[in-house]
Amino acid sequence: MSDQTDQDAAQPPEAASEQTKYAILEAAIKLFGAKGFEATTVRDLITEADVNLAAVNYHFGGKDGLRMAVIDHLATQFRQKGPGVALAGLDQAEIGIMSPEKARETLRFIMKTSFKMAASGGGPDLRARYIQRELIQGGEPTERFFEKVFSFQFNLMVQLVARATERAVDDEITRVRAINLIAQSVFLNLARPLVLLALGWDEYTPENVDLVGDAFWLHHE
Amino acid sequence: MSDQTDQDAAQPPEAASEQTKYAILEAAIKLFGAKGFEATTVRDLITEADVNLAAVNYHFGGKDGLRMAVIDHLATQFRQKGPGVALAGLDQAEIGIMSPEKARETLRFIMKTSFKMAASGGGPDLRARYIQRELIQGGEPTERFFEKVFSFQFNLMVQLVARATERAVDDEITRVRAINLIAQSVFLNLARPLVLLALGWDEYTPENVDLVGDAFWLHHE
DNA sequence: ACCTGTATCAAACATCTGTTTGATAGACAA
DNA sequence: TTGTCTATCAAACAGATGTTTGATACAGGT
Repeated sequence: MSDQTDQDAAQPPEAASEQTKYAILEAAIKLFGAKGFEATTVRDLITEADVNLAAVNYHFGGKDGLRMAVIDHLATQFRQKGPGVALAGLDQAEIGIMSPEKARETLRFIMKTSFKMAASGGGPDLRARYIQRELIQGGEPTERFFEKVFSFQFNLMVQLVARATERAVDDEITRVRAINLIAQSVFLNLARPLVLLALGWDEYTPENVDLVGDAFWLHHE
Repeated sequence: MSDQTDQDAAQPPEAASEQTKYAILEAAIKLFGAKGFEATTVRDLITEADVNLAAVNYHFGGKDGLRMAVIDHLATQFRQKGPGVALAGLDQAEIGIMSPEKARETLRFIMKTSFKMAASGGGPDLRARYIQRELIQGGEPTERFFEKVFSFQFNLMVQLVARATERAVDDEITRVRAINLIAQSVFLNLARPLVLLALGWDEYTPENVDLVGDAFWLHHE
């Protein structure tokens, strides 16, 4: 059995057995994100992680157990250094007294920052890519991630949108608009192959990323 | 015997062998859209289509051949009765002389209509869902669909956005904004499990669909 | 009649899949 | 030492997967 070092999963652990678990988790994020859960075999995983075939079942109880462990692993990473709202360092009290202009400015900063984090840095952000895959799929992984991570950040977005558009926070249009903001950032990463084709780009260069930051739909009516 | 059951389909099959191919294609759209390509087995397909196991390989050369055939099948359906831009019955000459207000109005109508087509009508639109899955994946299917269907409609969207925002059609921001419009409609369908959780909805009722139509980000700066 | 190409069918094939097994080595304590 | 618990390893397992095979039936042309 393993001890309780699950709280801190940000950097590689010290104990040998924890290193094995960590290597498998990182390999899973990479391969699940790139090829999808179903298309990734356990033998792909153990080759990438350079561990024994039985390690996945020994440490995580099976491929499905690994899937859930990856969700939790990513959830802690996102809690510590999540994209978007968390970066702005806001709390609800601050948002409540924001001017619409300031709220829009904050939203655009959040959108830019979160997109930049996902898009830049060489290849695709496989962490974000895997999360987005799971969120699309539905079922237990989606609910698990929604509760653990998304719910909190989404509510902050809703409050910012409410200030930005001068509408009530419990207005359903406000909530849909918050989603439609997230949708723009997520889609540009998730459907990257199509987007690059449509824009005639080879990849997301720093110049392209800056340009996208100015193109989000985010105005007052 | 069973020729009036597929009233919404593009073309009913005539010859017996064509009926087999057609049944497999429809089953593939349904299962690939619901579970994904990798997670769908050939035996799932032939059970759904009620044909023999060897039929997939005989008619399509294998599971991968079927994947490409499905892309082409959907491409023809989209050409005949595509969502969004095609419905508006526009051509480039009309768009060129539109006022910004009229262009925005047209865009919102297109967004509403295409979202409504995908979201309403009982369960999820598995055709759209499969297409969106493939577009995310990248590779040959993405390029195939981009060339055959998406490219044309996307260019019309770009021209409408250019008029709506009074920017040039070859401005890259214009093109990104067109994508960010599509992103909103697509994401609401693709990430439906997450969206429903976030909004506290059980499903997309007609009321919900109408509400979403008013919540798209689509304004002038 | 005969021949030919097409389509369907049950069965089998070779491989891949996730999982389990039993052996083995190291760490730590009595 | 001995015993026990943990982790890793190679090997094997049972089932699923995509594909192929060979037989069969049917339709149209000669």
